[in-house]
Amino acid sequence: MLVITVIISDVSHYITSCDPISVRNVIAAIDPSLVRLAIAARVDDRLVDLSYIIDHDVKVYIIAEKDKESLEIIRHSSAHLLAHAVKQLYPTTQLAIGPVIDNGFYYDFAVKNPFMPEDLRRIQMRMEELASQDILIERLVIQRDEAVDLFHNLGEEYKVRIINDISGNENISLYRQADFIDLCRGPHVPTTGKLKAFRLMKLAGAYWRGDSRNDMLQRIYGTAWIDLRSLESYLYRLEESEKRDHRKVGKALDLFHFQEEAPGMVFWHDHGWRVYIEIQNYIRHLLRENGYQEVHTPQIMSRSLWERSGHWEKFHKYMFTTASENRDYAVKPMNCPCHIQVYNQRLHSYRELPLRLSEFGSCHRNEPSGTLHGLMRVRNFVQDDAHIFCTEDQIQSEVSRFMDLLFQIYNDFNFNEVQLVLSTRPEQRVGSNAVWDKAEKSLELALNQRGLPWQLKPGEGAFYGPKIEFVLRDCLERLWQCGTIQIDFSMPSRLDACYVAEDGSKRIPVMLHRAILGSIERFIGILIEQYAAGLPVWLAPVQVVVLNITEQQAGYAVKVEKFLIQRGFRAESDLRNEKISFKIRVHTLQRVPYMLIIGDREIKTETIAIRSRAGKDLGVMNIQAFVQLLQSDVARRGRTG
RNA sequence: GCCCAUAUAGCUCAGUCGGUAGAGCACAUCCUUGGUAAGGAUGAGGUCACCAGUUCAAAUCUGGUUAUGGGCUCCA
Repeated sequence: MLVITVIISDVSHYITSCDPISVRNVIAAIDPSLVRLAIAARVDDRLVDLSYIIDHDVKVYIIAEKDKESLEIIRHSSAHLLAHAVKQLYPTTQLAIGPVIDNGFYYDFAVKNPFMPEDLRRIQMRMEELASQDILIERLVIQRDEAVDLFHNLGEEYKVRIINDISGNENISLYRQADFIDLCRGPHVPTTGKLKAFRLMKLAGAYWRGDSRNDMLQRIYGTAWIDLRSLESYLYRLEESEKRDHRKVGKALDLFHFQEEAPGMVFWHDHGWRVYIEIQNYIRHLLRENGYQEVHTPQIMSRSLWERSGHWEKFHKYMFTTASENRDYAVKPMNCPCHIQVYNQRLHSYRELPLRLSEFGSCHRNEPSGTLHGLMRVRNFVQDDAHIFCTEDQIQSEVSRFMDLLFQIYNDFNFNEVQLVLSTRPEQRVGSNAVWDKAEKSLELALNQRGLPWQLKPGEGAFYGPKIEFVLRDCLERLWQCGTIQIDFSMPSRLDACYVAEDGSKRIPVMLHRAILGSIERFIGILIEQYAAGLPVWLAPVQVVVLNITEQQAGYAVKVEKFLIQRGFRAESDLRNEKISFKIRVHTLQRVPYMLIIGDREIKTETIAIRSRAGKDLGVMNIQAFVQLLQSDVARRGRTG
């Protein structure tokens, strides 16, 4: 006699059965009308299909459509439905893989003729047809050799390769819906009718197993949801985030542009450059306060230096080069070799360490054309870059100091969610194990001192040393790796950096590469999207615009504008012969934080009327009071509350 | 770099079957002096990304190049 505890929506039911019994029948025994709401079940911490046969006493959690776990199953089944439709429409297609991803799924196909956008519409329609047929989805378990034969006979060579890669001798599970069979661990929805809200989104090329040496497959991305409402709201969210795309905003707010003659390199316009300068100066002052020396080094250096540093061998494909008087040069892709040149200009005592050199150096990397993406991935960028020369014993305290500064800065930008990742020694590396032990330990201690959770990525460190990466989460839940601190055991010795130790011996310093914002270009891109173009007052390209109602007030408006500029604010006036509502609209769309409206009333009382870009009337005040308001905004930076 | 798509006025976009281009906004001039998200009139503005080819004729069809977009790979 089996005793089964069935949990449906947190309510327990008890079922007994003499024989093994399927999950579906267990539910039917409680209430037959519940069967059609069920998607799958969890038995012994394993997700299973409704057809799963229970043969011992267990607790069964039923997963209904409304449960969180159902979404992943629906997406996975949608991927199968996609493959089913593709096989029907294009029978010679070979299937590769079709996993679930954030918000949806994809499936990779090997096809002779790549899919066209019209194909996507056909496939979507066929999927809808197959869904409406409410086809039963069955799980089959067969032996490994049988499975290999089956897929071989079906011409599915990628599936054969996948089976051969599944370790162990376990049997192989397959799923069948009508004439379509796919290799899959499952579980799946019981019938295709459960798939009610999916949309094919885009086509892409993708390499088999993600390796660029392998075949290029055709990938179809789709999104799938529990119901049409969730699908619609997802599509709406996508539209909304497209609106804050920094490339669109950059054009609309006249911040920067790109053009064909300089791919991946930014032309900053006045308003964009104001933001850039503001951020740079903010960082510059903080670095100085924190014991960094700012330097500035050449843009171009002889190839021989890059050969000595090791960059030439590893990265010359991605370096811009030039020549003069029979010498080859390279445009710098990073600042560190230059900083070692500055360091090496004299002999250093251990007493001077740690020595911190910072630079807003313009770096060029000839990134592959396909990787360029607005401000987010460029060929010419400036980092808030610095290198710390120190002893091994100083690593931990330097990393801690760095993190203090980093969190202060992130908070000023209102990025309060930061993920920390420690990447440790890769297989190919320089330096002794003892040195790596010590370095990794220092980073770990510094992380633990913070008391924040962090993630370990073994083997992901650079060849020259371990590193910590700081990943920001923006308001659209996207992750951006910005900050980093990397320990380098290699370059100081390659480029002959040394210091005199307490005992008079010459030693090689450790170098820490570190950045907090990363590329300033990219960081501005992130900020634009985070704030949906409405940058906080301290960063806004125009903080205040003064608007006159009629030309009678033009003189007073200009006086107010000048007054604000003299006090260091970015103010403009708009004296155009337009109605006040027109000007308000224009500057609201330009996301100017404050609009000062000047009419005869204001002149008479020597005040200004203030409206925010959010459309709020902030009332009438005198200009000194407004200056105080601005000052407190600027001082608060991005911090809220 | 690889796969697919796209490229028309400063911007956003129409342009059917191949017959040398259109709208809205922006811009200029004039009228209007209006109190919190678009007042009106007139005007100027384009070698249809670039280079070839097919054709009596190409924005439109074909090939190539470049850039951009979505992915993949990469990211010192």
